[in-house]
Amino acid sequence: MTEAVTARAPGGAQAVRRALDVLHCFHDNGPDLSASDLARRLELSVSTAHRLARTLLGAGFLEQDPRTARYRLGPAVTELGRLSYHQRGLHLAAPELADLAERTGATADLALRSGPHAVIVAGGSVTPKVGLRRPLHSTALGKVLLAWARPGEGGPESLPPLPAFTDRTIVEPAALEAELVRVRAEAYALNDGESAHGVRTLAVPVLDGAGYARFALAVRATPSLITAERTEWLLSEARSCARALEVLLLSPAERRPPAR
Amino acid sequence: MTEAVTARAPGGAQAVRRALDVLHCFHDNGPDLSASDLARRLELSVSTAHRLARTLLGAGFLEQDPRTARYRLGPAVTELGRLSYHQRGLHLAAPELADLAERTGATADLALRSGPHAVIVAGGSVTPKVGLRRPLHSTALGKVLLAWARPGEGGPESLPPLPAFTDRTIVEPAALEAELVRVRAEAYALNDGESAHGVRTLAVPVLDGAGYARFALAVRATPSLITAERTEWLLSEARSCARALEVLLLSPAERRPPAR
DNA sequence: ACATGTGATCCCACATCATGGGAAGCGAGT
DNA sequence: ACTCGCTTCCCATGATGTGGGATCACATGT
Repeated sequence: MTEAVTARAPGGAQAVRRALDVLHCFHDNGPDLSASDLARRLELSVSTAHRLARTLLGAGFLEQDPRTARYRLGPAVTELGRLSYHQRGLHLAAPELADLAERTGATADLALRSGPHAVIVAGGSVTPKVGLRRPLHSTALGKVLLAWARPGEGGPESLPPLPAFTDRTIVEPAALEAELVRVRAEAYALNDGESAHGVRTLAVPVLDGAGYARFALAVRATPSLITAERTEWLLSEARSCARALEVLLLSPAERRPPAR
Repeated sequence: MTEAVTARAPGGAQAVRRALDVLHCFHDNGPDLSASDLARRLELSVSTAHRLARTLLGAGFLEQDPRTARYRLGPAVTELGRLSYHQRGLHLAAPELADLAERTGATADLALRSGPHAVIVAGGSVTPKVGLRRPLHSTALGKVLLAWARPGEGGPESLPPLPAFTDRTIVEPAALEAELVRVRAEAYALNDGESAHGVRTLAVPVLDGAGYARFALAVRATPSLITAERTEWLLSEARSCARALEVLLLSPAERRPPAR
């Protein structure tokens, strides 16, 4: 029944999965969510949603507005998030991304994969799109993460819906697979108005020693900035930044050998 | 039996509480944790710890090193952390803190309360102590958060242990209560070698409209930098920064009126 | 090379614990 | 005043999480 983000893993923990789904509910919505909102969104009984919320509240993963009794993400999430952010060394990436953004005049985004989404975890521009979730099939970041996905993460076949955002969005699984072949061959992904009109994005992978993408690095701007003539130069800049990020973000044991 | 961070709230969800305790396990330890480590730390059976870890893994809240099969915090934590970080507006605080650190020559830390700990969520120095958990009774940040605690958060009586870190650490609950009275009266907290020798810290609150501390702002340095003569000036600088943070971090409805 | 120990992973019967319906209490909007 | 929606608590039911144990894999020491 619970058909939320976490679909698999039947053997184990129902309550835990539902509680984590509750946390994932706070992505889309700006305003705080009430217990009834959660129940509706996850197709749970109000009792259950309320009990889960209270448990998360007691552990600090949610906090409650004293006036409205609505919930939002709590201090424990901020705490653990900061911790994992620094454990991944992502604070080291910000200067590199800012540098790349300045050199290219575009917006630089660094994303990692979280289940069926690409999540922008660091950005090199004034517009903080950080924290944003993007679909994998309609973004350059997502195509890169799919093209060099680790076996356990699930390839394109693990993405049932493939919704269309513009008339250019790739909807057919076969077409996506063909596109990924092209991405792997040319070692970059292009998104030309597939998630929104008037936005063109180039993305390259940050690879580990096993040849899988740990992160995706994107350069995003209007089509007038990312022309055919400038593509090669933009790619070389992005790849140089990606190489620098490999050194910054990956431990020596995880890195690939310098020459290739 | 499960006597971890989350102690209360018996009515509701055992499995969920345990799963969240698993996440909290990743605070203290640098290296990754195995399923058995988790079982020992939380006094669970290996079966249960393993099952909880697998569930968290499936939801992206943990990730597993393919070689060692050990766990670490996963992309979903990074993702939600980034989200809540920006929802709280904490990225706006960094420039202010850097400014304060530069003016005073000290380290500036911004912390919020997470259960029985003060958690540094933003810092204004090169040394990133961000993500660090500090006890409430032996730090200036913690005393501030305790002195202006919201009723639901639990005052000093909710802190059972009070361990001593140096010979100056306040251990007696009565002495802590007296110290908090002083903190409230003088509107700042001082930590003079109570958590570690050779470190002196001043902290002031970032108050909301209801008069409770949403954050604590600390200026931390060696005793030679925080002398009696410089204290007043340092406090005025810190309070000015705290006032600025009130505007940056709190929505107009949460803020207190400008004049007081 | 063999022995030994630690840990990961899976299975299964038991009963504990989560579940959802229901009802009381509250506040706001019509 | 009435009603609607929401939060919160209670409770009987049985689905679901629990932990012991068995198995397999790996690494370490002799």
